[in-house]
Amino acid sequence: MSRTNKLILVSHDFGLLEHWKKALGSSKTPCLPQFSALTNDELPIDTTVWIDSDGPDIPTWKDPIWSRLLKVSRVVCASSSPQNVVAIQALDAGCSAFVHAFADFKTLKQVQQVVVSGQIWVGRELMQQLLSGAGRAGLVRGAPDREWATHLTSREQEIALLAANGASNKVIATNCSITERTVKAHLAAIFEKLNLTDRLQLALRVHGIS
Amino acid sequence: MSRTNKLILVSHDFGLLEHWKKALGSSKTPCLPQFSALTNDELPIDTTVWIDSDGPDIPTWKDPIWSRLLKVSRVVCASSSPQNVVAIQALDAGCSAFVHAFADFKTLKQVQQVVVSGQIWVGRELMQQLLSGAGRAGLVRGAPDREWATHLTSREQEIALLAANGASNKVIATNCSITERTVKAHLAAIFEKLNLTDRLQLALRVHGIS
DNA sequence: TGCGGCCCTGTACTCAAGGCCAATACCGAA
DNA sequence: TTCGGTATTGGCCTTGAGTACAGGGCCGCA
Repeated sequence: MSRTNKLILVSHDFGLLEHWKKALGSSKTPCLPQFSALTNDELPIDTTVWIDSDGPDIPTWKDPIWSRLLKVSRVVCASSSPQNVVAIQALDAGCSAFVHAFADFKTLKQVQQVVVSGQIWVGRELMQQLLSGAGRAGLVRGAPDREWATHLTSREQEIALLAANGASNKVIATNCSITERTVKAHLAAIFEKLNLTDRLQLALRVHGIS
Repeated sequence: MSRTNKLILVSHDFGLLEHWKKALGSSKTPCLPQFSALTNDELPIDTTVWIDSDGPDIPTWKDPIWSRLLKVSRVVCASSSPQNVVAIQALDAGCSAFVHAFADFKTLKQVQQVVVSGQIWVGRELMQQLLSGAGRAGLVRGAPDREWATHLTSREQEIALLAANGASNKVIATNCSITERTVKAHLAAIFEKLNLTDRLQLALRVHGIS
């Protein structure tokens, strides 16, 4: 190991603790049988805590205990039956990694290295899901899907956006300094071009739903 | 290095090539000054290719050349001025990592290790963006944001979903085998509970917009 | 000069949507 | 058994939304 980092392992499964010890630690690496034991401890700063999320007394990810724990240490969350949903919750809560509990030594070591250097580690499969979702989510700001706007005039786009975000014809009219009648005319043109029937369809289209 | 892996470095910036060589390779590590030189080469399988995406002749990420390249090798994409948008495009295209070109040796080594072991490497900041986007995107199937539904009865949720996806009262009525009048009653209750005025607002709320 | 596209507006009509008041029926909890 | 929540429906009324038909002004292009 490049550095000697403080390490704490938490699991009710003694087999797992052994596995982790062989991969990451030494015989002196502190191990805790349950999560609750951890909270009472005085955690040295700059500690990496490996937690078996399959444990019986793991609190919900919404529990404020996590934010307190994550303030003073890095947390690697592991599970013997990893699920993406759980992984994202854990990482969202602030964990530095989500890994299969019984991953091979090499992987575990790698996770530890990555985490210690301040990065976040995520397995390939989940990583790819996150990436494939990024596009759909419009996460990439500056490149939202504006396909709907391609055949609309700028005025129509303006009005389509307002309507799609819940503005009434009257509001749009005031906003654009035109008559309510004109708004209707523009919307009619928009519906025609996009082959829609009403503003709710428009909203779904503009916001990229179904 | 744990294994001797085939490595090819591609950049028009000789300083960068030196940087990478020191971090990852040996004096014999093959270097190419431009991307186009790479395509003509016979790539040994199981090669890791480090590509400086700031190069002048890097093709678009939509270019099919990438899929061909990625079939036979792993690609690490690097940039001196990394942008999340570009990173996601690169990773979406199939690259195994996106990294700051002049990251420190330790980081570069770590990236190489992670990539060689078949994982995907992403910097902390982008990783966090991907994660925060995951929730909003409803990427985590089975755990989309259904906050709006918490105070609605199951019948109301059913009707709210239909309405939010563009169904008219008549359609909802038929779908649920109830009267149009009853649909209105349910919607009224929904609007009351969620403090909304109409079904378009409901759609925006249900789909997590503004 | 004439044609076509875009922006603006008017009147009039139809209809879906939503608000208001009221009633019946079922069901679990107090 | 009564009470509260839920599901269901009725009638009546108002209004916003969308459509049909019609017209005027501006601008660029052939």
